[in-house]
Amino acid sequence: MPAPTPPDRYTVRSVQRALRVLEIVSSEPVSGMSLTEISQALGASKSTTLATARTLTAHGILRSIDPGPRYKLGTALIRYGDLASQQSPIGEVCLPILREVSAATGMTARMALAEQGYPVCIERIDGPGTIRFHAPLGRREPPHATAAGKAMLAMLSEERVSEICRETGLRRHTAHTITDVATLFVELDAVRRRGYAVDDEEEVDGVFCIGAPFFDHNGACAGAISVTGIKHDLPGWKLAEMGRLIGHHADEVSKLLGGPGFLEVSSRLSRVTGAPSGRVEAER
Amino acid sequence: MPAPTPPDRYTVRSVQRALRVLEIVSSEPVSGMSLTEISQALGASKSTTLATARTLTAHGILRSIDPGPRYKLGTALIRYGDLASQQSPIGEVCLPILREVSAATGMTARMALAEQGYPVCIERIDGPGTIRFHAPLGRREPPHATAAGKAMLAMLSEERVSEICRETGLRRHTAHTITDVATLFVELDAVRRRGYAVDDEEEVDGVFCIGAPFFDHNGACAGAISVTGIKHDLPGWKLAEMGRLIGHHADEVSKLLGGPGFLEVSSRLSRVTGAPSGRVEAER
DNA sequence: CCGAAGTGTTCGGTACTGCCGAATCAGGTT
DNA sequence: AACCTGATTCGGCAGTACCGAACACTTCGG
Repeated sequence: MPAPTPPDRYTVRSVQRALRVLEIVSSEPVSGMSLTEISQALGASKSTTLATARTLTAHGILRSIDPGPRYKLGTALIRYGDLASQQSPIGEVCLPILREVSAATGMTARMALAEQGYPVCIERIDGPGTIRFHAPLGRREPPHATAAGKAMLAMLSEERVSEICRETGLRRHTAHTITDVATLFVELDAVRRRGYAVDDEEEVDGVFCIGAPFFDHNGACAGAISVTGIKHDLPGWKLAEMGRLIGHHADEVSKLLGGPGFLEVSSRLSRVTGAPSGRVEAER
Repeated sequence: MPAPTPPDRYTVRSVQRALRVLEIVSSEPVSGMSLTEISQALGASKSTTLATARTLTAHGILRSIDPGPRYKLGTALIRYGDLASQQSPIGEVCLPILREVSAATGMTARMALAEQGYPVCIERIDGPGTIRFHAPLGRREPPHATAAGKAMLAMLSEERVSEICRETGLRRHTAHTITDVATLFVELDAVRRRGYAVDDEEEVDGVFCIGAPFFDHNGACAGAISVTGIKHDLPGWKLAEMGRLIGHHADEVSKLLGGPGFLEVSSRLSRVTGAPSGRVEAER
């Protein structure tokens, strides 16, 4: 009994499989994976897996380490990753500003793009501090539990935010995560008033972020920049002071993209929602 | 008349095609490519190309920008690239050292892995200078025309070097490129004596590099670190002084990898080749 | 020292997938 | 409005890319 409805007409199964292989291999951080391990995780025969792996290897997407070939991610991915961040001219534009932010705050500075409402970090400048946390690039981060995410959500319509909340389910990450829509809306309102968002141990315990959105030439929120640090050794900065700094630099990014500053966007927003906008302009 | 010999039994054609799509899209730096453009470059029908592109897009490898969908590299590639450089723990280990080198010299510091004799840069720390050149990651660079390449070649057997030369054909990049095997061997000998390699406008006009090899726990040359700068505004450094600095830091990398220092390797080499080793130890 | 069990690799045959081409649809331009 | 460019849809055949089973090879354990 052949399936009467092809799963998806516009999809290439072998390519999908290849991409799943990539996913599988990337999940094994350091030691690489053997062919059988991959084929088991993939649920396909070894011969199929071998052909796929060979093809990927020939293009440098994987590399096989003898003996007893173990597969790891190949250097071509590094190249493509590098090219991908260049294809967003935003990344290029942001780097000097991130460097400035990192130098001024001594923290790790990051830039995230808005990808269907989710923040995806595409650039990062580590601070001089010795402590490093795993801040991977290219990962969709939880919108409700990160500074960049909340900065971006605050610029979206109430309906869109609700939609995103339904998708993610407002998953709890730490004791401080906002897991309830009403509270989130209050928080987003505060973000709009202040011009920057704060993540106070809401995604990772002991870690603290401040983020502010930037805007492209259409006036849409294109992403956010943020700084990340260990809460414990947060230096003598005042929160508001640092928030203003990040906001200022986010506006610089907007300007480079030909977009409006936060002030402009926010006054437009508050005119629509009818909220008083006085505080906004006073703050930033 | 179907080809009696299948092109390659152990290869998946649709995956190959997909990877060629990736290659094609990555070649268009900024504006993205339309479906027809891709399908023309690919030499396949639009329907086929569409299915492939859709599959890649669904996994975040490409992203399609409306209107009139134009395809660009997706953020998943950034993630994989990041993971790939972490899967080489060498990259992780090197970063602080690269930072140090960059800070000490004011130039762009880079780290290349040895991939079948070719240098592939996987990490880079830009110097504070304003001038930036395109130093892409993950690309196989010409071994005979770069400092990192020559540093690595100098650690290989004469036969292996000849082999690589045959492969590349010692292509000329600038007026200063070494295009003849005999000259290259003399140069490599000098590299072995000095402990560092110099690329004096041999790959790109006006650009200047110094590189030194590092070694893994098997004592094999695993790669090289190098600094790159504009020849014109090369500061008041003495060449030998900077060479020693790079060499010193390369040795630090070796140590972190559990490998021998340059001195150790080079004395072993010269014992084999019978060349006098006195100079080597005096230099570094 | 020799088996046994685990690898990775090769190869036939066949079901089905993924290819092409032509037709349709959408949007912008003259 | 008619045109044109480009994206999308769909039918149908061909070939390919699956699977399974047999074959090498290494690594243990007895």
